Amino acid sequence: MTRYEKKIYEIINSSYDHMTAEDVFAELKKAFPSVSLATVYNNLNKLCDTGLIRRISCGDSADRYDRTARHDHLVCRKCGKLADITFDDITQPLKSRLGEDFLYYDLKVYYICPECRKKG
Amino acid sequence: MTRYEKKIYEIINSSYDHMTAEDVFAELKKAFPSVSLATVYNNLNKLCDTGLIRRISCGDSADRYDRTARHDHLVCRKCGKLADITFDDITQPLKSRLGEDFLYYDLKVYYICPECRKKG
DNA sequence: TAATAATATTAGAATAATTCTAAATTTAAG
DNA sequence: CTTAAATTTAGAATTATTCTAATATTATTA
Repeated sequence: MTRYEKKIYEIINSSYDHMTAEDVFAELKKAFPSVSLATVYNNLNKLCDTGLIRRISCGDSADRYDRTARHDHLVCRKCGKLADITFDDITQPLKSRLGEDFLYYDLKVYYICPECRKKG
Repeated sequence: MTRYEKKIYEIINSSYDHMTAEDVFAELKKAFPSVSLATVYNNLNKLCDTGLIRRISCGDSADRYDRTARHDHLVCRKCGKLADITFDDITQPLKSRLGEDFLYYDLKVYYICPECRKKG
């Protein structure tokens, strides 16, 4: 692991935000002012490939990156905002169906967030 | 519903592929040769907003569109290919936790597909 | 009908996220 | 050290999608 890869991993894993590549770039610059955006993308891709972080694609904007510690996501269908939530772990039924090929799962639950609910 | 919206809805709902906007465009052109790509995007967005179809964002390429009939997805983490699968419906626990704000959920299960497994 | 308003479509420009390229730098290995 | 391999870099290129503003279609009402 290079210093950049390591630091990016730390940034993602110590954050409860759902950071975009630009967010990570801004954060990484604090430690390494001369780092380039391409390096951020390179390392985010590498970390996703090795399964150390995960990508959350929501369609309407830039991809976000998240720690892998088991949790699910709420997505507001009005404003698109993401929130963490943890539902019961459903690994077992998936694993028993897919066997060793199973890696992990990603559960997004769509809802109307409190703010949007208020606005009507 | 306009003729385009209606036809796009039909295309998505009668397909078991996971079509991109370009795929839909190509298909729609068979019925309406002069239609434009912007119309496809407009109507795909409208159909997603009203919940008549759903968007599947996988991060590494263009968004895909899918019928809403209850089913889940397998995603190969090597090649990214999508496949349909249906696991037990977990609506109830989600609904009992979120109440009326709950809309629907989207479950992606990551695995290594048979082809990539073969290649090693 | 005809007139008006509202909505949808269009082509192409604009934008934004991400990847690519090829050179330069850093790290690792012999 | 020297060489090879991997990483980083800046900026160009690509790609998906949205935006714009003009045109066409559809719906509404007189």
